[in-house]
This record gives sequence, C-alpha cells and structure tokens, in this order.
Amino acid sequence: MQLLKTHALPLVQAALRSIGGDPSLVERVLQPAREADQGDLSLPCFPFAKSLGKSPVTIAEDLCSAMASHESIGEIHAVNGYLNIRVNPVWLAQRLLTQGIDNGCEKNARRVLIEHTSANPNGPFHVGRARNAILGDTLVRLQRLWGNDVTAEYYVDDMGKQVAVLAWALEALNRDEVEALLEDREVPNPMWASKPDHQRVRWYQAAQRLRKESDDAPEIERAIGELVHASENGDEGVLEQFEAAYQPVLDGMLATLGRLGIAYDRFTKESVFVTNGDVAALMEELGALEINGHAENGAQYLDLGQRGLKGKTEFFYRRGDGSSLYATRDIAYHRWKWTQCNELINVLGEDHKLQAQQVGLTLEELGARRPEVMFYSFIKLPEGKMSTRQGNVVFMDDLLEEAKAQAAAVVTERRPEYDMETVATIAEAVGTSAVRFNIVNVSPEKGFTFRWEDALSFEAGSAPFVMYSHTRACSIRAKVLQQLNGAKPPTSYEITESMPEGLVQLLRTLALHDDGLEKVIREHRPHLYAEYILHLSNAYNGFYRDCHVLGEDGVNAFYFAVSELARSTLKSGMEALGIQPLETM
RNA sequence: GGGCGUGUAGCACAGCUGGAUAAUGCACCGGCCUCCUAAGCCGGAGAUCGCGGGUUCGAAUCCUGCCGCGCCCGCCA
Repeated sequence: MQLLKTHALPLVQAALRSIGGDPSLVERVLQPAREADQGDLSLPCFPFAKSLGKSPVTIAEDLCSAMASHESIGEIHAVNGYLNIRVNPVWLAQRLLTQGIDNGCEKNARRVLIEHTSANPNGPFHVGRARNAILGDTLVRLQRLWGNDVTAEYYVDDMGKQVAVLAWALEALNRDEVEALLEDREVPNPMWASKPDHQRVRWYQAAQRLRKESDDAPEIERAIGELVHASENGDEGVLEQFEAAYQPVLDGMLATLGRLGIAYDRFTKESVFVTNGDVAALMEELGALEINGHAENGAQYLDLGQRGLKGKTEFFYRRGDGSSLYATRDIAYHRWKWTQCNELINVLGEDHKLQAQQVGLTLEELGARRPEVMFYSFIKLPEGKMSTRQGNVVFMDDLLEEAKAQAAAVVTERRPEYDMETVATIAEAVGTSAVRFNIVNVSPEKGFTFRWEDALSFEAGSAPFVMYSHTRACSIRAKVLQQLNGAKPPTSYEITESMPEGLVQLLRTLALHDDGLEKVIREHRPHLYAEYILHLSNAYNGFYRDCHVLGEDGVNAFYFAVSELARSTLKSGMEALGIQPLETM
C-alpha cells in the first residue's frame, strides 16, 4: 500500500534511528502485510537483531512505542518480532474519495507498440491460438489504462509456404475436388458455411493432403515452391495472388476476434520489407559484421555463440540462393517498429523462444534494442495437443456460441422476466467475457489445458462474478438517482468513525489498485490484474453485505460515494480485462 | 544429448526481488432470500509446496543433484 507507505516510511525510519538501528534497510523490508488481519504494512525486525544485539520481539516492541503518530496510521502493534501498521480508515476514505483512483502516469506517457496474434491466415481461429490474442489485447488495454499511448499491431505473414499452399489450392482445385479429398473428415459446422475462414481452410487442407498422398505430389511441391520463391523475391503478381487468397480468411478471423473485443490499430505485411529493400539492405549490413560466416553454398549466418547463445549457435539469415528467411524479415520488421515507438512488446508462443533470442541478439549486434517479449505456453485439450489435422481442435467461433448458449440458459432461469433480446445481449457479454477471463486469469508461462466446464463457469472466480458485483453497484446508483428525483447526489457527507468491516476492507482493497497496476505494467503479467479485480469484486460484495446505501433514513451519502468509487474502478478494470461492464444482468 | 519453462489440497490455480497460520475457485459438508440483483454471503473440512542435499535467524520462494511434463535445437514459417 504505497499510499500509506509514503507516510509511514519516514516515521518507521525515525523510530528505528531513535533505538540505534540502521534506517536504510527499512525501505526494502517494510512490506505489505500478507494477511489482512495483520495490518497493511509490516516490518519484520529480524534483520536488525544482530546489529542491535536484541531479540526481534524486543525490537518490534521498542519500535512500537517509539513510533510517532500520524493521521494516516490507525493502529500499530508489535507481534512476534513484526511491527504491524494498520491504516486509519477515516484518513484512507478521505484520501480515496477526494483524489480517487490514480491510473498511472499521463505525465510521462510512453509510446508503446504491442505486436500480438499475428496468426497465419490459413484457417479459422481456434482456442490454441487464443492465448496470444487474449493476452496481447489485455496487455494493450492495461497499458492504455495506465496512460500509455499504445499501438496494437498484427504482423501479417503474406508470403512463404503456408499462404502459397492456400493460393495454389484456390487456383488448382474446385469445390467438388476439395470435398472429395476431405470426404472422410469431419463435416464442418454448417453454421459457419458462409464464413470465409471456415470455407477456405478446406482448400488448404485438401492441398495438404495432396502434397502428402497424391502421385502428383512432386509436381505440386514444385509449383508451390515456385510461388514461395517468387513471393520471397517480391514478385508483385504473386503477392497480389496471395493477398486475394488470404485476405478473406484474415477477415473471418478478425470477425471472431472482434466478438471478443480484440481489435488492431495496424496491419503490417511481411512482404513490405522485401519489396521496399529493407531486407536486402539488412543482409548487406549483417554480412559486414564481425560474427558473419559463410556456408559452402553461399548461405550466410551469424555466429551468435560469440554473443553468448548456447546450443546451436549458427543463425542463418540468407539462403544459398541469396533469398531471405523468415527471421531475417523479422529483424527488418523490428528495426522499422523501433522507429514507431519507444517501447516494444511482442507476445509470442514458447516455441519462438530461440528465434526471439536470435532476433534479439542480432538487433543488439546492429546497435538496436531488443524488444520485450511476453512468452506463453500453449493451450492443450484434455485429449492432448490441438491439431487441425486430427480434427482435435476447438474453434473459437464454436466456443463463443456455446458460451453464449450456456449464459442464455442461466439468464433465462434467473431472470424469467427478461425478454429475448435482453437475454441475448446479456448472454453475449457474459459468454465472451467468461471465455476471455478464463484464459487471462492464469500465468502465461504455465501450461493451459482447455476445459469446457472451466471456460463456461459463471461462478465465483469468473468474469460473471465480477460483472455481477458491478451490476449491483449500478443498480444502487440507479436507485439512488431515482430517489433523488433529478437532484444532484450530495457532495458533502460525514465520514463516520465507526465503519463496518466490509467497508474498511473495500477501502483497503481500493487503495491497492495503483500498486497492483504498476506491477502488472512493469512485469507484463495481466493475470495479476485479473486476480486483483476478483479481489475487488469480492470486497465490494462484502461492502454490499455490511453497508446499505439505501437505508431507512434515505441515502447514506458516504456509503454512496464509496460505492461509486468502487463502481468506476471496477468498470475501468473490467474494460482493461476485456470484460463487458453491463448495468444489469 | 543440449537449452528454456513448469511441477503447490480430489481438480484447477495464486504466491516465487526469502519473512508470521501457503491465498482463491470448483467439487464436498453445514447455515443465510418479509432487507439496495442469492451469478451472492457466512462457516467447516481438505496441502509431507515433485524428491534429496545446501545457504540462512528464517526457504514454496535462492543454489545444487535427481525425477515427471511441455516447448525448442531446419539454408521451414
């Protein structure tokens, strides 16, 4: 609790000095108490025991009596060698209600570029890919809440083999041929019959099958190879053909992502850096580096072992035929990205760790900074790895439909008075929010197994739990405004000395918001913010239990002010997590 | 084989810049709707923090060895 620490720190330091201790340690050791009933700040006195020649228990007691009082401090206790400081709730309420929740630093807003998703546009978006998009978009939203100027960017892989396969198939095969080839495969969900990502992926899959099983495979491979080669050399006709092939697929994927509230400010095509000459210029520069090496056939690499890379140290950036590789283009892309921002964050799957190392080291070798990277581990199904080939895949479109249907069932049961349109609106918000929250709630580096029952849980610990607390606050606000009958809510009120437990807890939780968000931004860990918002919802529910805003003598203006502060904090927090803040549900 | 990550109650997961009784949700047991939305609230039970060593006043947290799981180790993307 930084708010309290600012005031308490000098007092603790002074107290320690007065009993002969070294106050320089206090800054680091004075920390938030782990248990709420211990207080808000806690100072373990063990580190001072040796130099003072006293037991920690005694030191804590001495400090306790040496501490000067301050309006911010409620109680101080010495317990088992800890000095526990509890905030004065009246002071805290005054502080929070006058200055509100401070979401960071408009003063030194930074230009942040976040690249995320960047999935190959060759088929519908499935939940295996979802972690990238959801984590990335949440990071974008959190950075914006913090006050930074953020660009969300999607890097479009518009060249190379995957797009070439799709483009080849669309030209070479007609619908009947495709369906004949995929006869033994699962029939696609008819609901998505007109969605181009679900459609065109059939062509891609048919081509993949032909490449493996057909007698003409070598010929097909040669045709695709030619396309790949042409695209890598910047052949405009081929690149146009590619774009015509993938753009509808990309649009379909974006429609799905849009339903989750995920949007991008800019799409940058990989081919741009080939056609504008950046990649060629880059390869020239790399060739002049001290750590450059040549293979027998003219291919070139950097020996990154000399820069500390372990394992395979040769990083190839140029093929024997002089063309570039994916990673080479990625480096050119990064150099361009650095011209657009002063902070660069990439969201990448753990399979890209080595490549990110190579790109990062190469950028440093070129005198540029390496980007910050948020890695995440893959989403699996209980049956194992997600694989389109084996039909072992959950499409996001299907998940969202199911989530909506389940949410609609819950709404209909609980609110029989709602009409169908209202139910549909609430169900859509609840379903998509629950899906997002389920994924953002766990730390990215942890393996994640997708389970329907978790994604569709609407109980405590889920997005709907948070949404529900927020609607309670909205409902109170609506009732208060109605009761005031057009008059303005009172701006002056008395902050009562005796506060119910739920109120104190809510105030303390609100006071933790800024510390929490700061850490989340610094460490790129959105799940901690999700946890905080759950905690805040829970605290609001406690306040709701203990404090009736609408009492027998009308509106309690103090309670209402606290409720409103919690409501707005919940709302902005939910938006930062991509949870839709409904007013009723 | 090498590199990176991960292992915490029946299940899922937080905590890991070392600090007091390891937090939370699901599932389980019990209680609360004449009172601002019960998608809620209150209480209970459930954990040798993968295993072994080490550092420390103090280790889930740091170091080390082993074991399990995941990912990577292409002149693919």
